[in-house]
Amino acid sequence: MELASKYNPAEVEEKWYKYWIDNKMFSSKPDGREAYTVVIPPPNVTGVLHMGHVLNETIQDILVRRARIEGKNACWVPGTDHASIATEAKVIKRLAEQGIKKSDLTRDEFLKHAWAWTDEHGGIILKQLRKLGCSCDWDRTSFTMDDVRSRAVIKVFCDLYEKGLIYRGLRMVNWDPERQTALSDEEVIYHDEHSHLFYLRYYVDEPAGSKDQEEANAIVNPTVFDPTVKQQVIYRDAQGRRYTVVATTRPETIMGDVAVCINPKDPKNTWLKGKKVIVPKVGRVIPIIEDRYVEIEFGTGCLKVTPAHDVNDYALGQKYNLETIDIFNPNATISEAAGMYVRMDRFDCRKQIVEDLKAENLVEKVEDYDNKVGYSERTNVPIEPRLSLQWFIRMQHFADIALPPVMNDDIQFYPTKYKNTYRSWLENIKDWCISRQLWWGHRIPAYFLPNQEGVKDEDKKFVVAETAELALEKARKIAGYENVTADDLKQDEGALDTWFSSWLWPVSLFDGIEKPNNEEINYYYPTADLVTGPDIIFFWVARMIMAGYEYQGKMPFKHVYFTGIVRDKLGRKMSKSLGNSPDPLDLIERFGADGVRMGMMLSAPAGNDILFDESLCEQGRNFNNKIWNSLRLVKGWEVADIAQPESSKIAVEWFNSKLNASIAEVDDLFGKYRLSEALMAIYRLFWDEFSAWYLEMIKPAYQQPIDKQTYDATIGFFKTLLKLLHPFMPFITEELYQAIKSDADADSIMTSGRPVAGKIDADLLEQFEAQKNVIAGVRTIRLEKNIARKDVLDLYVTKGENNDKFESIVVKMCNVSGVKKATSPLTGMQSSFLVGTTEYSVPLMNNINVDEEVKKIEADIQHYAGFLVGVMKKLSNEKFVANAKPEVVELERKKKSDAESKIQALKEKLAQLK
RNA sequence: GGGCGUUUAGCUCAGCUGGUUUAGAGCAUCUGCCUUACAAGCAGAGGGUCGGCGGUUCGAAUCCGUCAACGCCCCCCA
Repeated sequence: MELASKYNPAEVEEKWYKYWIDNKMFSSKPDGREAYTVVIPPPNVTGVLHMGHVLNETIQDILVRRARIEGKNACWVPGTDHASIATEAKVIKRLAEQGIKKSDLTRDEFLKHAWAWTDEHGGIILKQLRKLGCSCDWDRTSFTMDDVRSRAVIKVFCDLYEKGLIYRGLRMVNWDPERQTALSDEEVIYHDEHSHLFYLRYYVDEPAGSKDQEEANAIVNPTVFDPTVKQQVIYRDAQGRRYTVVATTRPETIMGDVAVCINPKDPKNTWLKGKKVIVPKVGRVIPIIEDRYVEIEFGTGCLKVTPAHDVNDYALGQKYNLETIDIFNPNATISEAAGMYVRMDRFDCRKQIVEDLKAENLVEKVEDYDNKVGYSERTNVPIEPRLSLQWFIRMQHFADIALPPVMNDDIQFYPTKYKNTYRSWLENIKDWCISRQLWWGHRIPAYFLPNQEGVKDEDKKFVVAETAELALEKARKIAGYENVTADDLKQDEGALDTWFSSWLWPVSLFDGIEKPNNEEINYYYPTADLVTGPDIIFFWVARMIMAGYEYQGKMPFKHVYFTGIVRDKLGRKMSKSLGNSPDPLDLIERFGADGVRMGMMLSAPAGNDILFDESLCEQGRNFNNKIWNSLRLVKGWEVADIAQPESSKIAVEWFNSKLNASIAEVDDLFGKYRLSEALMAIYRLFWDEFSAWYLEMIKPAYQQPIDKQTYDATIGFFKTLLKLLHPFMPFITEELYQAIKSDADADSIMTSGRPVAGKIDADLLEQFEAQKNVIAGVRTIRLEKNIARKDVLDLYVTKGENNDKFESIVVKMCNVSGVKKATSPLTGMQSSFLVGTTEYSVPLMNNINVDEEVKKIEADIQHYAGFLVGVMKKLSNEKFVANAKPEVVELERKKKSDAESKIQALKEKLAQLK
């Protein structure tokens, strides 16, 4: 059998993926076996594969394949998310390129375009997952907006409405002026921003030259504005008019000012109590109100109150019954209500208004100021707090059912630190704004009754029902509406937040909402593991737990594995604009899917950011090549009916133990979700123990056959190694498994059974490690003395005891004539080394450099002497001897005697050399 | 402003219910090898005193305190 010396992944990967698909090896149906379920975090339907996906999906595939190989009924359900706002934005962009505006289209027309886009680009990412080797049950591919998922969403909306957990209300929400929709709190990202604090002059509404009592004890007419002054401060202009100063970051909102608020305990501003002031430029006369909310120390202690455009101001407005003047249009240009600057963009307006106020001498001062500004997660546009009529979910109920299972570890988080994050969010839960002013998504199933002209929007009557027909039935039961027709009912224009469908995912994928207790939901739910990023712990993880308990009464998953964020090797987030994100498909082409998977996993501890470097994929590729060549070696042997050499017998015995120990270790690591450590353990096992040690030990001499016993054992080991590795590297392991499997084995490695740890002979393993050092010692001498490998050396035990069991192996591995016990001191030149307390010596023909030898031995003596000092310090400490555990003291005594005998041996050697 | 996490060889990390021969791994580095599976390789070697300081203890990378740097998450100071 002629095999190339380099492994070629491309054809192998295509071949076996096709084989798996053709044989339906990823598909799952409920049966008598234990179910192992994973639902994919659905990527955006129009997204393409990036490194974050590679990390995520590789981890899932590893877990799924491991479960499958051990005989569980593994079911990994793939699917995509309609990603309401993101997809709508993409569709709008494409329409714009064609010269079409969204506003020119009807809802239905727009949705046609959106579906066309979805059909065109949808599912590309799922195709790419196949390249990665993902073993999803593709027949189950779902979409958050397909029929089953859509009906589930609507049903849940109606259900929660009936339960009183969904309400409609006028609230201050986060408004995205770009997309012109409300967002949830979670969709707002705060950025530090260098901006300015503008100190604006608000004149007191009083006759010019007024002079009041309070001026007696005040600083009057300060020339320099100084917020650190603690006394009462009264400002006067050249004409003697009094004014106060208000600090704001948003001067463009002054048209919406309806009051100025001071803290009643602020000594600086007591004189303002009960007065009215004039909004600069606008000229509106507004009251001074008092509330302890205002920070005395901030700015001048005067806060302008704009209830329509700030959450806190809104609260003040409610409390003091102030008017609300909305000066913005939905796209954040200035509205008619402002009375000036109409239709100007909010930021242009800010500049302009500052100019204009300066011209009127109404700007006292401009300070640099760093503050946080909320941006829309999707459109990256500054959010505008906006008073708006939206749909909300009462979240306290859900927080109450979702917090305990995580805190008491019914649901386990890896790493556990995210329990804190989870708890603090749930303990400070706020209602969830679920309505969006978008078309791409699930339309809100609320139907407004006719003839409500003149009724305030928030008071309009509606019915909530799963279909228009049911809505009509409901409407007709309302007094006065007995005769309404379907056409009379107007469905709410809004759509639901994408996450309102994703939170049902683990349930809706098995149709558990529409058909509770169906066979599938009962079998596959709860799912086993959820693999996702910590950035969506609130968006998704927490809410799935809520929905899971609400609709199934059970957790949606037992374990949550939080991955890190994939960064480049400099620690920067991967992004398109930085151009530091490699194309996964390109990597797969160059290193093979197995190589990329390994590269990704080599540094992917749960919860820590991972610094990705292409060289890791190279390491993965190299490992593939190593495995490949190991097979080349083994397959190249001719098997003959000859006796098993002693060295092979011991090698088999040893590797068997080693393998079992590794299996146990890997099992343990998987149990802790420490996947990269598990992979590293297997990597070392294969490369160092199996290839470098075991195969070298059993390797027959050139062109000699191998005995059957050893060969069979080796093939057995090989299979076990491949099975251990299969979850990480599915393709190459299948390829090689197919090359060595026997008729009795399973058709595919995928179902070949997970290796189970057998007996581990710890003594044997330990003894062998010592022998490795003996072999390394001889090899070092060869290297240092420049002795060719084919020259046979003599090896003597010159002090202490050697374990003769391994002699045949030592002979083979470092080409010595034997391991002989020296009966009398060796004469002539020799080089020695210590393994434990045993001294080995190799007589040398050539002259050796005595000075060098002496130096080396002296350095060794120094090392052991230093060590001995440390040990002696402990042993001579009475408190140590008295307090430490006896076995610890005993150990120190052993260290002492060992060190002493080593030093003794070295000294003798030194004397001999001299 | 609050909370959480990290800080161990050049790099990425493990070790942290305190004591197992003066700290381990992979990669990288250095030295020698084209040895008939693999130069995408083989053999060997060097390299940290565990962020700083203080404490508890017979004994600390491992526990406590404190400082520093970095990172993340929440916050209504305009």
